[in-house]
Amino acid sequence: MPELPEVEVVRAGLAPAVSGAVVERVEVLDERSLKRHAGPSEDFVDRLTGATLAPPSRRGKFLWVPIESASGEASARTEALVVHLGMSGQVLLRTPDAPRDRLTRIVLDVRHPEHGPLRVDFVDQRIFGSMAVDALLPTADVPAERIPSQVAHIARDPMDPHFDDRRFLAALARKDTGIKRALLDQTLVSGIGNIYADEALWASRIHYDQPTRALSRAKATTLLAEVRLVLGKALAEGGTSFDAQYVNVNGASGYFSHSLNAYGQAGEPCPRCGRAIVREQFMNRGSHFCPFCQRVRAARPVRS
DNA sequence: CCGGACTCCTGGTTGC
DNA sequence: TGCAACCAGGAGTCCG
Repeated sequence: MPELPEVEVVRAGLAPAVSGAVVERVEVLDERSLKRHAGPSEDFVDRLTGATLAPPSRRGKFLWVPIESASGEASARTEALVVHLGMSGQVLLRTPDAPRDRLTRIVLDVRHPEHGPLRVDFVDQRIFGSMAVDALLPTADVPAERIPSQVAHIARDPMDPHFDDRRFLAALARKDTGIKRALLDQTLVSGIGNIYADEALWASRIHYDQPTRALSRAKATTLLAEVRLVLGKALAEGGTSFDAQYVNVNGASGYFSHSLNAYGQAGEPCPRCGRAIVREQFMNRGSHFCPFCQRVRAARPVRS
């Protein structure tokens, strides 16, 4: 499942190809992939056709490409093409005549001043992902920074230079919930999905359902550091793709599922203690953990 | 504020 | 071999 590292790999791969490119043609093959677009598909096509694309940005798992409208309002980057990969989305760069993947939902024909014509294919098996054209609005905390309106409620991610550790730790301490639920809450901290949540918790020796109330400041700090390590490592290796759903912008598969310690390792020995990793159903998904290294600690009594 | 249930969705896998 | 049931889960919504 694409999480922050995979989305960042897509952003970085897309950047040189689309920055400065002009959208010549847009084809929507499946309107369900526009579920986050406010208007009809004609509106999506109209807003993109003729537009010039600017360097892409990302927050958490959301990716967007600011657009300069064809009508030439100088510096009018008031809208962006927003991309969310969902469970199985891919953005593939292709030559104009390359065969289409069967699951292609949206095609952009673009022309780059240096690289020439190029095709940007949005491929998505499960259609949990989407594309949309959305308004760019200023962020509350960083001057001159703009973000799509539909991403405004998403918290900064731990790799964001403006991520505020102290603020995050304070917000976490105010939560009354389980730690994995908090890690997956994109309004608290973004970019973390099921895989890296399990990995960071394993590295921190914390049980997924550990109450945040029972998590010391020191332990929470360790967890945040492990989240960064896990994400950074995945980033360095080019993203995880054990199920081959995720493919980077050039079509080459991501990999390095071999370096996962807990996720998908049910029955395998814990790399730390050798006991079998367990998979449990939690929040409608699998949670993988070592029952010895990661044990639930009782919540601090609220009062009596 | 919190959590659970539900929705979107389809290809690959499993089970009979 | 064939087909149906099951499984994967990010994010949003609704309800108690």
